[in-house]
Amino acid sequence: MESVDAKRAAPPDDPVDELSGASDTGGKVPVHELVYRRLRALILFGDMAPGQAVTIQGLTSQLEAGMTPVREAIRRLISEGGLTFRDNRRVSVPVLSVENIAELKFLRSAIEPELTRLATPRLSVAEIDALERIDTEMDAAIAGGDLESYLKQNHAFHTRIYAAAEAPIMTSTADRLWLRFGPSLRFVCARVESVALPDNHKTMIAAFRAGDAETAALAMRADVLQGMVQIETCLAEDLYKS
Amino acid sequence: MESVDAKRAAPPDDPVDELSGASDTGGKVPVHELVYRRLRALILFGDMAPGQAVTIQGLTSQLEAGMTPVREAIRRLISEGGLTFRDNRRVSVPVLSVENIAELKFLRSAIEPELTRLATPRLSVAEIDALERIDTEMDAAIAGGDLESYLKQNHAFHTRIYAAAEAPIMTSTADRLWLRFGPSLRFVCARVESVALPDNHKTMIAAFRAGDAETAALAMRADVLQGMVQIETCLAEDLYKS
DNA sequence: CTCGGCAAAATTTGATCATATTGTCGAGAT
DNA sequence: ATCTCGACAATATGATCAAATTTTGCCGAG
Repeated sequence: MESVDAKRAAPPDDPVDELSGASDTGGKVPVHELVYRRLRALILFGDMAPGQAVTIQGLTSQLEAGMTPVREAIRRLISEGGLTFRDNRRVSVPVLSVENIAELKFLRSAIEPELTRLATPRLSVAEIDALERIDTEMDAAIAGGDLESYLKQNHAFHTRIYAAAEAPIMTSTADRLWLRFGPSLRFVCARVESVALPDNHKTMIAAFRAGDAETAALAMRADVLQGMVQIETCLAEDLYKS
Repeated sequence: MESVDAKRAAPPDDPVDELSGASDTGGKVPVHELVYRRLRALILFGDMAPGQAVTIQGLTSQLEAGMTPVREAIRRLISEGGLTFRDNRRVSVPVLSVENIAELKFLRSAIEPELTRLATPRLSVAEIDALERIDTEMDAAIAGGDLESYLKQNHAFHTRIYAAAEAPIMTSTADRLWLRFGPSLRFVCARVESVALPDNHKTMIAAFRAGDAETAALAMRADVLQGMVQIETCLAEDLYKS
């Protein structure tokens, strides 16, 4: 089966699986948690465009949930930077500015390599194999032009590494940052045809196998910077155009 | 309108929202925002002990607010790490572990010096004067044994620097980290008589005046590490005791 | 007769919804 | 261009239901 992740019962974040699965799950998880995960995935994988308005009532009908759970999920996402609470008391998907990207670049290149460094000695062989499978699927998605799959596999690749680091505060901090540039990713990748990314992933996997934390961390740093620069140039072009 | 403050007739003790809502106390702020600020201050300044249970209905009566606003505020604080959502669906103030402190040390010493570096060229003379006044009041609070005031002045000192950096993502990230060790601070300071000397603060102020971003950043890094080490040793003693 | 444990009632707490109230945006008239 | 009115969206309350914890009461063993 592809659900290689059998250990984790219900830690705070496992949005990908919950999204693909039906809206109905076991009775133990509260609705506001499910709404949160689904909405989070919607933002993270570019299903909502930057600047798009988000209304409570729209989500209650779209996700078929009550008003209170939707409200709580929205507050949570706002607090994580995935949504913006404007002065009108209305909510929308935030738009990245150039200054924001500079901040994200600094924070991500500080945190994510460190998470990779911590993860290296903790990654089991099975986990590394799983990472390699994810990377392979990612290549297939790129070759096939399946943007949705590409984004999700890329996210899964990073997320699983960070989960292995066993550093909850740093991981949740990194997750928050991903939420910020998520909405722009689809947008960016739509116009950048040649994605030259996977080299870093392959380097990482080899370094994991060799137990070389430093090389893995450097590759992660390169991967992060590569992605952010790509968003940066795309956004600069857009500013120039308009 | 007049219906807004109908509930807050004469609560004798309410210093919290006065502090956080220094400039904006207009009628435009929603209740869930006010509840959030007050609850946040309660956590940040050690009014709630680590491990203490937090109930929705308790807060509705204590803060005299409805159920929905309290609920939203709690979700927000959970998402920021200031509260923990347990498997029982109950909420409590989290307890710091040694591993958590290591993470906080890494993150804070990466982010807060950078914020200081960014802030240095943006700090006006008036702002620096305000910082010096805060530092003076902090000294007075230490001398007078006023722990509450000390914690708030120290927080204000850092917060005002970070606000000047004009880096919203990094600032909100740093704020999140403060929420994590806030509950432990009062606890720590209660037993450590000799509080970390504000040498670093004085160094920072001088560096701000000289426009020396690098020195200011280094002093901030020293200040951060000093604080975290203090919490660390205190927590280690507690582990040893039990 | 007392002590300890087990189980059922009672209480507390959380989750969700339906609804009333309030505020905001926009169309059309002055 | 400004003002008023109506539709729409968010805020906030209280009620209701469900889950979990605590209390209570019972029974048997020592």
